[in-house]
Amino acid sequence: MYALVDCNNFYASCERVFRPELNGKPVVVLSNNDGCVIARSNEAKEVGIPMGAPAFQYQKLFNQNSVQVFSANFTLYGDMSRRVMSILEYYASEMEIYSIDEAFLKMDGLKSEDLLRLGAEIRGKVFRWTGIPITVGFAPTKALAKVANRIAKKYPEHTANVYAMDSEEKRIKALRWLDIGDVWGIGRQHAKRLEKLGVKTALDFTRLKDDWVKQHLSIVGLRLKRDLQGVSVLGLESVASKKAIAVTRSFDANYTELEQIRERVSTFAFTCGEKLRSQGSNCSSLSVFVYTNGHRPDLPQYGKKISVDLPFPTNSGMELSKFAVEALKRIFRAGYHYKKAGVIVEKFTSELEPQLNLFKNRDPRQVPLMKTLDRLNLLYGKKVRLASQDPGKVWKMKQERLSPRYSTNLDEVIRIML
DNA sequence: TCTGGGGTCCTGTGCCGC
DNA sequence: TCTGGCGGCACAGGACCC
Repeated sequence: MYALVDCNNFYASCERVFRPELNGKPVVVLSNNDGCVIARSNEAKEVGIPMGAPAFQYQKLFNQNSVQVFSANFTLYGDMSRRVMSILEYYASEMEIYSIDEAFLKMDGLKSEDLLRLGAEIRGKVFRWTGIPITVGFAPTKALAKVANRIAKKYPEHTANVYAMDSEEKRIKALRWLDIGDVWGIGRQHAKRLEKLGVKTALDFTRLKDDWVKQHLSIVGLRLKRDLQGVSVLGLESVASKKAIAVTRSFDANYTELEQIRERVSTFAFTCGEKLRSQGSNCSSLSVFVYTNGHRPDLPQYGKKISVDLPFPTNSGMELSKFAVEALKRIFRAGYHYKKAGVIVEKFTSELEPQLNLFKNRDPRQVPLMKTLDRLNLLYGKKVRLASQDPGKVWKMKQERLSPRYSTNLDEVIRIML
């Protein structure tokens, strides 16, 4: 039996833990750059704010309904997530942290009648210890646990946010109830195609022929079908180390000059280096991409990604920056309005592994240099940068309504007046 | 004017060598 | 010697997730 535990409206709930006066009021959290809505309290959903709503288009609705708006505070959410997960760990023989607000728990040897009691106990403990409300769905497979969780969340008055799909009858009933577009793993494109063929519900999907599913939705779709039929094929994923690290951003304006983008890309590569060093890896492949603004059909569109194999594994920000800028120059085309760029590093090896390339070694002085730089930046806050990062320019993310880092920064810890 | 970021996995395509 | 077929590989792109 699997349980899917999911935090309700996670980012909005995190903000509320430290601002209890906001309980019962509409709260939204915005993406980086205060761009669009990425989390909503139930009250915010009720007044008609959709997921992904661009903030500037919904300003009026925010004002009319006194919606509390927050900039994303990922430091806070990450810390709250760790607290929730450490409680869940206690209840499972195995656990997969699926995302910042979700975990699959493997639970064996439990009787049907114990599930609801256990779910309520987990829910109670997480809420008492962290202030975060959660929903628990039990089912024989991961895909079905997703469905069970959805039912628990949709009908809280009947389920008290805990639901167990513990019979074939319940499975059929649930899949008949679930729209095809709401199935985990079926996105917008696949839903559209399936609906055209008369596949309206998850149950319809499980009755398609294997061959057809494999051909049109690949092996991924076929595995999903099995899992929904109650045959567990999606096991818990081990905590595999990352396969890629990406630093990508939209720009504050449309950039047309190579020089402007070069500065950004250099900074992204430098940040990739920091992330690599913090996990003790080198990378031996690097990609750079640029895109124009897809929301401006009136402007000519262009987008390109390029991958390069590095002559030696490295995690030096200086070296990565140099390679990234070289790659950028190969894909940059004049005459376009660029809106977004990113750097992705892949093919990791451990820092401790010796180099095998006899001819093209990195400059050995890079290692102590980067160590020193990391120490300085840790002590004095990101002050040391490359010359190519243009020290004159202070590029700042728009974060107009950022909450304090209540739980991770001593200066911002919550004050209690007695 | 202002529309996120960071991941994973799979497939189609073109090239190479057998 | 030429050609077709095929597997393996790298790469770009596209789908999905939260």
